[in-house]
Amino acid sequence: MKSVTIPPASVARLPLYLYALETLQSEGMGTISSEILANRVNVNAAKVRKDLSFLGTHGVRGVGYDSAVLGQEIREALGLTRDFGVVIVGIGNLGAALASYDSFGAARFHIVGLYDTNPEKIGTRIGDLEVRHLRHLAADVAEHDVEIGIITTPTAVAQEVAQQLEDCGIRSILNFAQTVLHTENAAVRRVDLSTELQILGYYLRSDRG
Amino acid sequence: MKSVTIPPASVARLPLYLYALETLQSEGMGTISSEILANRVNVNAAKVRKDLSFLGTHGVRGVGYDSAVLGQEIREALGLTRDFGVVIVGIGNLGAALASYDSFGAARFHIVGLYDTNPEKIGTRIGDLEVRHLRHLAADVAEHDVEIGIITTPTAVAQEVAQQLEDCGIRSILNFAQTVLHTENAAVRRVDLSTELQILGYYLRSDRG
DNA sequence: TTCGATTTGTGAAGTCAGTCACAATCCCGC
DNA sequence: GCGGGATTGTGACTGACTTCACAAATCGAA
Ligand SMILES: NC(=O)c1ccc[n+]([C@@H]2O[C@H](COP(=O)([O-])OP(=O)(O)OC[C@H]3O[C@@H](n4cnc5c(N)ncnc54)[C@H](O)[C@@H]3O)[C@@H](O)[C@H]2O)c1
Ligand SMILES: NC(=O)c1ccc[n+]([C@@H]2O[C@H](COP(=O)([O-])OP(=O)(O)OC[C@H]3O[C@@H](n4cnc5c(N)ncnc54)[C@H](O)[C@@H]3O)[C@@H](O)[C@H]2O)c1
Repeated sequence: MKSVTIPPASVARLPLYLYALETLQSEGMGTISSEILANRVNVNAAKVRKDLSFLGTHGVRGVGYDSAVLGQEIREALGLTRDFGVVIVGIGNLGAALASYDSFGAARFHIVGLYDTNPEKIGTRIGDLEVRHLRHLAADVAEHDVEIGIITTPTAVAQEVAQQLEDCGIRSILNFAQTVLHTENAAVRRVDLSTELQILGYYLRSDRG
Repeated sequence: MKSVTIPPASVARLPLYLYALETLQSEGMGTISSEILANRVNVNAAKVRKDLSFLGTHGVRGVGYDSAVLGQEIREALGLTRDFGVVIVGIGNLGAALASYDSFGAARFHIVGLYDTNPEKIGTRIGDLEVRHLRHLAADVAEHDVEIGIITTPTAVAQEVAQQLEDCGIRSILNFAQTVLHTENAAVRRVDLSTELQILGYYLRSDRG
C-alpha cells in the first residue's frame, strides 16, 4: 500500500473526482482528460493533474486517464476498498433522515447502530435497525467493527457524546451539532447548516457593496 | 457600512466565533480574550485576533473584547442584521428534516417555501408550511423576498433545480446533493455527507500506515 | 516513419493562509 | 500618576495551496 501522504486540500477533492468519474463512466467515457474532469468539478485542470499525481497515477500523455483505472486508484487512496461500520447518535429529525438514507457513496459505509436516550425513541425502528439506548454503545461498538460515529444530538450534549464515542475507540466523528468538538485523537469533520447559511449571508451582503 | 473584503478563510470562521461568543455571553462573560475564544473554536489565538481585525473591531489591550459589542460586529459583518427568506426544494427525508428545524442560527433565516414535484408530497404540511409544486417557485420568489435556496432533491435533478433557482433571481444556494453545481452568478455552498465520510475514510486508512 | 495535434507531469512562480513575536496600550492598585 | 501584569494589533516570516507554462510523451494519419 503506497502510502504517500496527500495534502488535505487534495484529499477533500478526491471524492468529487470520484463521483464525476463514475458519472462520466456511466455515460460511456472510457478515457477522460484532466480538462473534462476539471470542468465537472469546477476547478483548474492543472490542479486536477497535480491532485492525481499524488496518487502515483499514470495517465497517458496525449490521451488522458482510463476512467476505470483512475476510479480504482482514487478508491484505494481513500481506503474505499473495504467497508466501514457507522453509528448514529441522536435519532431526531436529522438523525432519522440520515438513518433512512441507504446509499452512502456506493455502499462502503454501513449504518450498524442507532442510539438515543429518549425513552420514546428507544425501540422504534428505521429500516431494519432498532434505536437502542446510548448505554449499549460501548458494548455494541466492541462487538461489531464500528469506526465512524455521526453525532446528531442537540448541541448541548454533543461534546459529551463525542467523549463517549472516543472512549469506545471510535476515531472518526462526523458532527452535525453547532459546536466545535474537542477530541484527543479522533478526527472530526463538522457539517453545520447554520454556519453555511451565515457564510452565504456574508456573500449576499457584499453583493450590494 | 465599512465593507472591507474579508478573506474567505476568515469568513468561514466568523460563525464559529459568533456561536462561541453567544455561549460565553450566556455564561456571564462580559469580556473575552482572544485566547479563550481560540480555545473554544480550536484555533490559534493570533488567528482569532487577525480575523477579528478584518472587522475593524477594537478590542481593548490588556482586557479583551466586549462580548456584546464583538457579537454585534460579527453579525454586521455577516449581514445578520436583517432577515433572509429561504426556500427548500425536494421535500424528501432530508428536506423534511431541514424544514422542521426551526432555529436556524438565531432566527435570521426564515423558511418561507417548500417545493417538490411528486404529487404525493404536494399539499402535505410541515409546521405551518404547505409543500407546493415547483412550478409555483418563480411566482412565490417574486412575491416574497427570497434570497437563499436549499436543494435536497435527488442528485440527478439538482443542476436543473439550481438553474431554476437562478432564473428566479436567487443568488445563494446551499446544495445537499452529491454533485458540483454550475451556476452563472449564484454563490453555492455544498454540504455532502458521502463526501465527508469518504474524507474520514482516508484518515482512518492512514492511521494504520 | 515522420508530423502535428493532444494531453500529461511537474518545476517555478505566485497567491493566500497561518504563526510568531513583540511593541503599543490599557487597567488597576497604590 | 506610576508600575506591573495582561492582552491586543500587526509586521514579518513560514508554509500550504494554486496556477502557469512548457518539455516530454503518445497517438493517428499520411
Ligand atoms: N434538523 C436540522 O435541519 C438541523 C440543521 C442544522 C443543524 N442541526 C443540528 O443537528 C442536531 C440535531 O438536530 P435535530 O433537528 O435532529 O434535533 P432533534 O431534537 O430532532 O433530535 C435530537 C435527538 O437527540 C436525542 N438526544 C438528546 N440527548 C441525547 C444524548 N445525550 N444521547 C443521545 N441522544 C440524545 C434526542 O432524544 C433527539 O431524538 C442539533 O444539534 C442541531 O443543531 C439540525
Ligand atoms: N438523506 C440523507 O441522509 C442524505 C445524505 C447525504 C446526501 N443526501 C442527498 O440529499 C438529497 C436528498 O436526499 P433524500 O434522502 O432526502 O432523498 P429523497 O428521495 O427522500 O427526497 C428527494 C425529494 O425530491 C423530490 N424531487 C424529485 N425531483 C424533483 C424535482 N425535479 N424538483 C423538486 N423536487 C424533486 C422527490 O419527490 C423527493 O421528495 C439527495 O441528493 C441525496 O444524495 C441525502
